[in-house]
Amino acid sequence: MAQAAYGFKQAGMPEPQGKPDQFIGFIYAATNCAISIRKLKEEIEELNKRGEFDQAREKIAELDDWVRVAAELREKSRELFDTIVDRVNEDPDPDVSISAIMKGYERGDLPIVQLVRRVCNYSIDGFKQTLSRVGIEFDSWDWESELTVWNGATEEVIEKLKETGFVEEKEGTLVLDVERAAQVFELKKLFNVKEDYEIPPLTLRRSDGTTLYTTRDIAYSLWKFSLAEKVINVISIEQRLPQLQLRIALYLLGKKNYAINLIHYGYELVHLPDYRMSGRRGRYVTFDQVLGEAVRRAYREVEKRSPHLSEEEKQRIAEAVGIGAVRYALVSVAASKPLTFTWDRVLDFERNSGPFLQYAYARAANILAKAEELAQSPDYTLLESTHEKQLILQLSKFPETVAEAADSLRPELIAEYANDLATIFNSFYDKHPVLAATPRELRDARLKLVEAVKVVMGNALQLMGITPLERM
RNA sequence: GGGCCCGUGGCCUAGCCCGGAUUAAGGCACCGGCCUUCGGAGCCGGGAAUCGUGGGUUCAAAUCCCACCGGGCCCGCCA
Repeated sequence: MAQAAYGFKQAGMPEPQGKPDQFIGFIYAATNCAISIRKLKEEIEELNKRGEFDQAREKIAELDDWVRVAAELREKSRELFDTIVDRVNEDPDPDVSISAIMKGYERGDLPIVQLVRRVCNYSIDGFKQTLSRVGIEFDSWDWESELTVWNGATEEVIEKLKETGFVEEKEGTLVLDVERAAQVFELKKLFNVKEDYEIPPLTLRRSDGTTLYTTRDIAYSLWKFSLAEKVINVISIEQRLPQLQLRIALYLLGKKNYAINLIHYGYELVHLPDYRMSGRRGRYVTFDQVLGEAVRRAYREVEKRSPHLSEEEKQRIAEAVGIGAVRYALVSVAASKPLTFTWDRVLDFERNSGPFLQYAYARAANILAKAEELAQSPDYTLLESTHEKQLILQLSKFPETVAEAADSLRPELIAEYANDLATIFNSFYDKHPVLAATPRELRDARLKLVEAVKVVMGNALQLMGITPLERM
């Protein structure tokens, strides 16, 4: 964040053009690029002077890559990119400037706080825009700095950790000897770590006096546990080690139950087929792009299948279908699996997809809408066919499926369940007429069955954040 | 160098933790059927898999153990 704030300042604190988070993302990448190129050039010069040509060659390869990145970024916004590069190169030492921002922010220097907050808010506003489009909102937002730094909580954590005797001073930094702590308290088996794995140390404080993310996270976690008995951190799997170090730190602070009840729900990242996504390089597909493309494709389908609907209605349905497709694609694979992104895979509208489920729901809804009279005298003993029995059985499994999904933190189980339900319902739909069924008692029993499907499917969809549609 | 995760038909995914009722299950793609009945984003059927490789444990291994190969990630005074 400090680097983005630095770049924003160097760029002259411009008003964002376009979506604010993407604007900041661009500034961040451009700044990073400018700094990296400058550093690499200096390093190469130094290596050449010292005659270490092999190492210089490696750096040159890195430099080449960054030069390509620069060209890509410049393509996107030439003026802004050039300004950032020029200003970064005029700066005697960008690292010092960035460090000054971090220091000032932790101290609470008003102009710096205002700068950083402004940049943060641009990003957050953009995230909120995107997330609200897919129906995600948060109950509360915190400024971590308020809860951990400015109120002294992080400093208190550092002091208490010092008292444990596992903190050492090294070249002006404070370092927690996680390995020794784990050995002394026999924590490796508690946290499922192999005995012979040496846990790397954790730097708590930089030599310039500022704290690191994981250190603040210790204080932040203590705060979270003041509100809850179980904390599930949904963070990338890359942060496995820091999360382990965090738990050990909590243990050292005498909070054994916190350490145990802190769960790291690690998710894998989404990859692109050709190259690595990298925020620092500005190489990524944004979620907004994915949603936009999904909704466009959905619109084409809606127009093809339901041309009679009003324009407004078509738009509304396309939005729900496109977003449903994306949400299903993401929720239906285990989070711990890396996902290689291709449009075809994510925007599949056939079986085993969000729209497939929405379609089954719409079919059930349609039958119910066409039933002029409600089911008054159902005789359930008449539901004798295989399809009907399978459907009843599948419906009965819903509660236990939801419970298991929740207990084991596996939302993909709901997706699998809903897909099975839709498949069975479609077979039933194909073989057994509902409204035209005779006698009346059978018609009513089937109508009740369809109603149950609609209710359960609707609930399953909503659990996955997919909008059920009466028509599509 | 050390550690963690993954490797299932052409492609994607489930099953693996807690070995047996699986003839290894779905989807995409491919091939062939189904438009007289509630919307075909559907239904019915078909071909296609040495479950990365090699050992081991077991009456029994996709599942447990070991080694190796291939891919990803982590080991920062980044977050």
